[in-house]
Amino acid sequence: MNTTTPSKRSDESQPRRPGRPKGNDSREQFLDAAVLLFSRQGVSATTLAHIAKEVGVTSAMVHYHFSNREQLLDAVTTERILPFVHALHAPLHTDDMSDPVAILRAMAECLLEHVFKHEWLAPMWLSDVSSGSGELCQRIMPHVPAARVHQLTEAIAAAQVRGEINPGLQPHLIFMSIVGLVLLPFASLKDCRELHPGADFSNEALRRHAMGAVDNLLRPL
Amino acid sequence: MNTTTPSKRSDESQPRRPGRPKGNDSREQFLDAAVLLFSRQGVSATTLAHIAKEVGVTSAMVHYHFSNREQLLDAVTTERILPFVHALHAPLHTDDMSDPVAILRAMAECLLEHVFKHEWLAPMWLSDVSSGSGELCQRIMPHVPAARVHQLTEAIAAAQVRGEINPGLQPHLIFMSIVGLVLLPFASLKDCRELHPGADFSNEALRRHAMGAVDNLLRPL
Amino acid sequence: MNTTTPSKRSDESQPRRPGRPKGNDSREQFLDAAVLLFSRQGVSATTLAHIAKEVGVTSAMVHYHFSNREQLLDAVTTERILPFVHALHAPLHTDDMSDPVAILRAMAECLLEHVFKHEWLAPMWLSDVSSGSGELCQRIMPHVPAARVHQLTEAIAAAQVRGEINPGLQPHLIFMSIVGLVLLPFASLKDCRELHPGADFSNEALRRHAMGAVDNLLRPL
Amino acid sequence: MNTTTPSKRSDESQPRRPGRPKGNDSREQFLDAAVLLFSRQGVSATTLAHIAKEVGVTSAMVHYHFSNREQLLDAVTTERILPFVHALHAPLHTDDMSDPVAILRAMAECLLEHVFKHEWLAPMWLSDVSSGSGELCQRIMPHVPAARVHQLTEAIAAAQVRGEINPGLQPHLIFMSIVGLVLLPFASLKDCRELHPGADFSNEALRRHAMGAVDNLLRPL
DNA sequence: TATGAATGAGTCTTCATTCAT
DNA sequence: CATGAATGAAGACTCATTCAT
Repeated sequence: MNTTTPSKRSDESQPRRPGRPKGNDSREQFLDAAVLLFSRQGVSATTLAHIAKEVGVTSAMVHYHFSNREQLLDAVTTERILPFVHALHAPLHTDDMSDPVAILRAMAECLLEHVFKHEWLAPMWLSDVSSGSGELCQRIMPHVPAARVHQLTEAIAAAQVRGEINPGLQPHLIFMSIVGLVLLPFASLKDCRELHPGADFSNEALRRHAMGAVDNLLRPL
Repeated sequence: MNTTTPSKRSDESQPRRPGRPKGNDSREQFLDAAVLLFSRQGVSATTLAHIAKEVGVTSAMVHYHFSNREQLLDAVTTERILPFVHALHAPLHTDDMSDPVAILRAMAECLLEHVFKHEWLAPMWLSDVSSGSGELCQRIMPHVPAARVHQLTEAIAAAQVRGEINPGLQPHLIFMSIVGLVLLPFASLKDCRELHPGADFSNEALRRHAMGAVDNLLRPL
Repeated sequence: MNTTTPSKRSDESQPRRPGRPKGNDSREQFLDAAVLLFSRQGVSATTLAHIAKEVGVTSAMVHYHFSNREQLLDAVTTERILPFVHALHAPLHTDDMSDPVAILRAMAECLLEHVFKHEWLAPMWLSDVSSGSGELCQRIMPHVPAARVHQLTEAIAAAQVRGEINPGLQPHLIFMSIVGLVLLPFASLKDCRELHPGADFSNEALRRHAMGAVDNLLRPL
Repeated sequence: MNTTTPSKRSDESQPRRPGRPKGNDSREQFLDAAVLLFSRQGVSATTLAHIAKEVGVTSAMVHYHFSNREQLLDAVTTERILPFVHALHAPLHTDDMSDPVAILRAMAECLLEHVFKHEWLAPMWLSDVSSGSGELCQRIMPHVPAARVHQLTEAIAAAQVRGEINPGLQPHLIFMSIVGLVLLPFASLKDCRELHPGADFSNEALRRHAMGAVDNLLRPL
């Protein structure tokens, strides 16, 4: 598991192969800076020089480490986004799809968990998936387990027939709606805070809201 | 009114008059091209040359009409997005906020209506609002009637107390969640179609899904 | 005949299509500067900025006129070198190859004529053809009339049998040897002058030498 | 002696001693790679990284061995090209210049010999000498024995008067013409082979052609 | 010896912008 | 209105070079 969490303290049982100790760390720094800026300015508005400056080096260094922009985006995808994508779809890798509500709840909870841990995730994800040909999106899509998603869709339809899920929803749109429902408040947090200065935007409030919304959304009549 | 065209005098009695057709029309063409490309590639990835080419003229013409990029974005905001923003918030301009569910439904329906009419709206809006300091977003925010939004938020809280709205939701997050819920399927339509090749993505299906979701979301336990 | 000679004075019978009068001229200026610098520094050592500076503009202008380096090289090839290449091979476009000596002499004379008129030709040509994968050479080769060259080679062999050409030479190498024989003194003129300060390097001397050498080279025993 | 290696002391009794093999050998490897790439791509198009990669090390190693690009070119000149230049001019170091034809033949034979042994020589030499201010050429010229060359030129003129050499040639251009005559087929071998697919480009054929051409060129009427 | 990290300058290219026509 | 020519600044990328290890 090539973890991406920044909280990487004492649990380094294996001393991380001496030989290129700094090497890996500076790579991580670039990826950190990249996702941060991507979430702040969008992918296409973020130049390599921006990333370099954030890290405190020359833009030539970015090329030294990633060869070119494309491969930097590859690395961001592989090392920062895919772990999340895989985790998000983990609940789908089960033989028992008889309880799609549970699966969708699990996915929403995973979404929340990652979004809490990585502030950059929601804005970057939403803005990229929304801008037609997202530079990252096209790298991510191939890793979405289409077959499993289809199975979930069918399980949802079946659950609707059984009266376990609101029949007014389109099975193949439910997941995206949940993503939007959960992420948009995070992605627009800055504007939200501006609009509602005193309001409670704590993680706890956001989680309660999101999970409540998901439960309610699916709940049958 | 931060007009930029040199020739735009008092004769604006009717929204668009035949008689001096070309003048205004080419302006419209640029705005059309702009929103189209913004929705396809994102705002910051769209150059003035792109827009000019789409219209079939030189990028110098874009400057002739809008003076500079900033003012083009101003024009896009004012002439394309603000009408939608105003329409969206129209249901708020009432003295009677006693039925927030009806207001939220009306807003969702307005959202849907515009998104159907203007394909570019959902991707452009979501991608811009998500990328932290959206170039358009910062022009739009001042036009959001903050006071009215607050009243709605309070009305929602009151309705929750009265048992008319699901109490698990945070009043100040509900609107954004609805926006995400409704728009994300549109904004990611391309990817959705890829993932669910045979599925029904007709306007009717999308509307039923969206309105069903909103109703369900708000419905009390 | 899209002439490339700089001597373009009174013979402009057709007023050169008004509409883009300067346009074409500045293109010519770039091509002039390009071949000049290519001959002085070699192709790969000549940057677009060098060419721009020689003309007195920004390197961005070179892109404005030629889109990119590749297309600049294409233009140099098409508009400056190919006319020469075609002229050089013109003597081959005859049905009567019975006198290859005359043809080779004609080619050598053509070589001389162009080299006199265009100082840049010999150095640029030789240095490019010599450096393995000449950037220009690969654009030129497709325009060499291979079939005609083969016919010439065979005609040379036949003439050798008839005792009209020195039999010690390899028919397929003769042309290249003549090119080397004629051009190298021009290509290395600077060094030659340094080495023989007082010597006569006038065009007349060079022509007599070159043609004498060609005649002598071919002359049978 | 502009030595650049830090470890190069007095123990240079023999040109290459086994005992400290790696040290000198890797230097040789760099020079080998350099001349190879120079002949393939031209001098100015060959980067230190190219050379390093060819050898299988980092470009930093090239600096370790040669300090900088200039000194690498110095080393290539001194250790690879000058031996050839000296050999080429060896026939001039005689008191008896009464037979310039023999001397020129000897020089041509030397040329051939080296060109056969070192494939890189002809392309590199010609392309460099042709491009006005050849980076290598300017290092080589000082080592050309000008006085001896002048004597040869005068001896040629005298031989022409005596009827031993074709009087149509310019004495001071003869040598360059011979170089062009002999080298160009080698330097453009790739293109020649393309143009004459089946032809004989064996060393033997090339030698016969070259020596035949030289003899014929000089032969009086 | 040899490498990896780092840089400043330079190359090719694009972009927003200006201006004369 | 519309274009073509022109530019300065910036973006991606390369290169020679340096230096600590």
